[in-house]
Amino acid sequence: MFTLAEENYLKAIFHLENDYGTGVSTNAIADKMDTRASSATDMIQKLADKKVISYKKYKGASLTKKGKSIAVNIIRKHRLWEVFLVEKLDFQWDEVHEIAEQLEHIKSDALIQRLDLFLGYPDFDPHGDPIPDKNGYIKPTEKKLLSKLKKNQQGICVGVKESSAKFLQYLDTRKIGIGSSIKVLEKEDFDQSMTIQVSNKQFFITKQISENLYLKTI
Amino acid sequence: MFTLAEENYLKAIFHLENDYGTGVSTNAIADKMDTRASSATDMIQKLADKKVISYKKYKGASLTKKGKSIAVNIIRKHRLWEVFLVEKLDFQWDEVHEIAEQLEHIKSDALIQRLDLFLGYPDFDPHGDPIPDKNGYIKPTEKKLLSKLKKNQQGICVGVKESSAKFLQYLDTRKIGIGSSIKVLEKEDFDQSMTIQVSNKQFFITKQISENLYLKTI
DNA sequence: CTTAAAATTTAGACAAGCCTAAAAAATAAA
DNA sequence: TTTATTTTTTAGGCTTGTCTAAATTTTAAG
Repeated sequence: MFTLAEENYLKAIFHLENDYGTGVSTNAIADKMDTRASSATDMIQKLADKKVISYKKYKGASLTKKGKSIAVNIIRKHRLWEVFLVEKLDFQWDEVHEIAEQLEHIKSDALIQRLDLFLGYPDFDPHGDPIPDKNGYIKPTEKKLLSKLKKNQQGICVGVKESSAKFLQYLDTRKIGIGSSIKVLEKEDFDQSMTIQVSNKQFFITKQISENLYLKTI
Repeated sequence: MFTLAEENYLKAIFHLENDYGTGVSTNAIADKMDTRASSATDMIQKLADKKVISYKKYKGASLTKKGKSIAVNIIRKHRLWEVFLVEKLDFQWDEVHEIAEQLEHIKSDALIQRLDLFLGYPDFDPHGDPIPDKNGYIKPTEKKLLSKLKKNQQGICVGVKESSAKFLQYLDTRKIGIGSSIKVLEKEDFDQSMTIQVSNKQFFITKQISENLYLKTI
C-alpha cells in the first residue's frame, strides 16, 4: 500500500515523464511537488526501495511498470471524479481540480468501477484529458497545440494543457471551451502572439495561451 | 484545519458522548480508536490545546461547541456519501461504511452542499441514521430498541445500531431491513431472546440482535 | 583541462502520531 | 482507612515526511 505522499510523487513523476521524456531530475520533481530537493531525494530513494521507480544517484528517476500502473490508476480516479463533479454535481470546469486531488486517493476498486459505470464510461475529463481504462490503457488521441498552427489553419478545441482555475476562467470569459472552433487569422513571428477567430468573435492571444490549448485540426 | 487523526478522534468522542453520556474516559476513546491509552492521552491533550474538547487530567473529555460542530459535520458527510453509494452507485448497505470512512474527510463545503442537493436532501442514511443538516442540526427521531418491546408489541424497523457488514448480512439473509414490520411473538425473560414475526416468517433472535435494531412502534 | 556554478545528496533536526514501560492518580477491596 | 487494582499520564523511542545547512557530484565556462 502507498501513502498519500508516495502516490502524489508517483503521479508527479508520471506527468513529468509524459511532458519532458523519461528520466526526471530531482529538481524537477521537487519543483512539481512544491518541496525541497532534499525532500525529493528522500522520497525518490524510498520509492526506489519499493521498486516503483528506477533510480541511479545523480541520474534521475523513471517509473517502473508497477509505478506507472499505480500512477495511471490515480490519474484515472482523478479524471473520473472530475467528470462526476461536472456532469452530476454541476460544478464548473475550473472548480474541480482541487476536489479531485483529494478524491483520487480514495481506495476502493469497486467504487471506481461503479463510478465509471454510473458516468457511462466517459473517455475524457472536463478538460479534454483522456481517462485511462481499468487496465491503465490510455487511448492515444491526435491533438496539436494551437501554438503549432500556422496562419489560416483551424481546428476544434479538444483540451487544455494547463488547467488552473485562472486559465480556465480566462477561456470562459472568451467563450472558449472544449468543442470551440478556432481559426488562426494572424500569427506574429516575433513573439508568437496570434489573432484567432472563435465563432463570430476575434481575440488577440499571447504565446502563453496558444501553448495551452489543444486542437484537433480539420 | 484538522488532520485526519484529529477528525477521527473528534468523531469517536462524539459517538461515545452520544451513547454513554458526557465526559468520556481515555480508555473508552483508546478502545474506540483501536489504539493505546497513551496515544489517546497525547491526542486528547492536543485537542484540548486546540479548544475542541474540554479536558481535566484523569477526568475525561467532552466536546466543546466547536468540537461538536466539527464532529457533526464529519458525520453529515459520512452519511451523505453512504446515501450516494447506495442510491446512485447501487452498493449494498453492508458495503458502504469503509468507503464512507474515507470520503467523510474530503474537504469542500461546496461539494457537500451540491451532493446534498443531488441526493434530494435525504433525511436518513441507508442504516436509518439521521443526516445532520448543514447547520449541524439533527432532527430528533423517536425510535426504540427492539429489545425494549414486550410480547405482542410491534413496530417498523427504522434503523440499526451496529452497522458492521456481518450484522447487516445477517439481517439481509432474513429479509429484515429498514421498513420491515416486526412483531414480538415470544420473549424469554431469562436471556432476553425473542421469537419475532417479519412479514410472513418467524425468527428466533438473541438479545444481541434485538439490541441493535431500532423500531418505530405503532 | 581546470575552475566555477549548478544540481544532488547527506547529515541532523523537527512535528505528528503511534508505541512500550514506568510512574502517578483514582477507585475498589479488605 | 490502608492496600490492591485499575485507570491515566509521563517518559522516551520509532517512522513518515518535511526542513536547513553542508558536502559531494556533475556540468558548464574559461
